[in-house]
Amino acid sequence: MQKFGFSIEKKLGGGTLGRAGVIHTPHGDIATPAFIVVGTKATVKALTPEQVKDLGAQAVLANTYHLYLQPGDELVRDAGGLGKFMHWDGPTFTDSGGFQVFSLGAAFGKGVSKVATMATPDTRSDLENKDLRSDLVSTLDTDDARSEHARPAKVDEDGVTFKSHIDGSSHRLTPERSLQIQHSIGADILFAFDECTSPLDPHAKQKASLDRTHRWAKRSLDEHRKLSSSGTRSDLVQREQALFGVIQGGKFRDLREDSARTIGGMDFDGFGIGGSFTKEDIGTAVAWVNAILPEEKPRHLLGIGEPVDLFLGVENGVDTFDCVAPTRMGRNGGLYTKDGRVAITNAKFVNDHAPVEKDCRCYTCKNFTRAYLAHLFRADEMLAATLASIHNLYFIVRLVRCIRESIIAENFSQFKDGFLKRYYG
RNA sequence: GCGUAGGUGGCAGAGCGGUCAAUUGCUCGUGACUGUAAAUCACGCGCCCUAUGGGCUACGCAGGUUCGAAUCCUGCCCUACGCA
Repeated sequence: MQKFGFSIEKKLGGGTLGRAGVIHTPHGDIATPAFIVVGTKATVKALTPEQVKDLGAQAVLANTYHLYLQPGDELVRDAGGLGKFMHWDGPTFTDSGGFQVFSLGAAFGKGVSKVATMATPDTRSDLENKDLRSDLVSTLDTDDARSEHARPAKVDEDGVTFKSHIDGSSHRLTPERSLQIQHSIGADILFAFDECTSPLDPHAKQKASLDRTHRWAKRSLDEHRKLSSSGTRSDLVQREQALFGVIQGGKFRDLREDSARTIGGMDFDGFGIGGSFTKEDIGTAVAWVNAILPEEKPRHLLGIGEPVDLFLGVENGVDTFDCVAPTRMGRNGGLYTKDGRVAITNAKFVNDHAPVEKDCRCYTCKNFTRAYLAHLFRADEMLAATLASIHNLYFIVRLVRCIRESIIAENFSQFKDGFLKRYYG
């Protein structure tokens, strides 16, 4: 069986960090840059694995926290591992659960996403942002009983104590536990357990969090080695699992570079670049990090995937992406087109009998119209989510594949400029 | 024809003298969504304006009582159910 590896096929050049390559995994190769489809709970929502494969996806990323809570990592292990359990024979990733420390912790109930929009002075949204910021900071700093009651996650040096969002029961996740669970789940590529900070956190707070994430990275790596060499249950679970370390540091250059040096200096098989970003600094933050990370190992940009971000990521040295946007947007009626995203539920599509995109080769566009999709969404039919997810994933997966091809064909810049000009008008 | 219960904004359905341009749900309109607490959430939904305010028209129709009526009274029209 093929072991994990990475080879660079062609560099983008021109002073950039971009490259096209191939990640080798026990379950097949991933031609990079690539968009990894998100299947949090061992399913890409609304799609069968055949549909996922047919739309061109190369790999699926599932989530440690979610599978641990439901149905339980041991059950997945006993089912033969993630791939067999969900009937996906291609490469698989598992995120460590670190993101849930953020989304169920500091960000809980705050409406803070991992990508913050830069506040514009003198607007109402800025006022709201400031309120949000002070609220968030005070919640994080005081740890009073009220906020404790509101938040289902609490971080300490050793790990995180969670309250399950499903039934309220208490659970504990540490770097060791995360790796144990990930080994049970049995994906090809695992991630070290990290803490994703809020984009609104100040430098000092992010620094403290980052230092802890670095200590967690070391512990994740140690546990991974231990589990990989133990040999138990090798009959059930594939053992050539790769572990990616996760870089944090928010929007601060010194922290990002410190993180890249620290994590990059450890013996990981590859790297994940974690949030938080503002919309404006995704490209720069990624460039700071990738300028330092060892070139010969793959880099995954965690949770990022709007079209412009994909171009920025690639030219700054990212090999793989994952993002819930295509599937979540799709389920909510947002469809990608070369002319920008459209809301298919808008009144103007009710009687529009053209496909979502007339030249799109996806299953949805080949067989259905905007009017039909608008109807399915308005009628609350399940097929709406399926057809929209197929189109959006096809669009994004193909976009990244086209970016890859443009690197190889040496026309990346033209492709990028042409695409972005049309997409963002 | 008699009896009973009703007629409220696109629909259903609250309100039963002032705090009602009218609770709520749905529909409808728009927006948000970036390692999925998400098939979720937010906002809007009579008309007009020199809009964190003001004006106009509104609760079947027409009158009336009252400082004030969707809310009370009278007549008319209509609906549902029961009895003829």
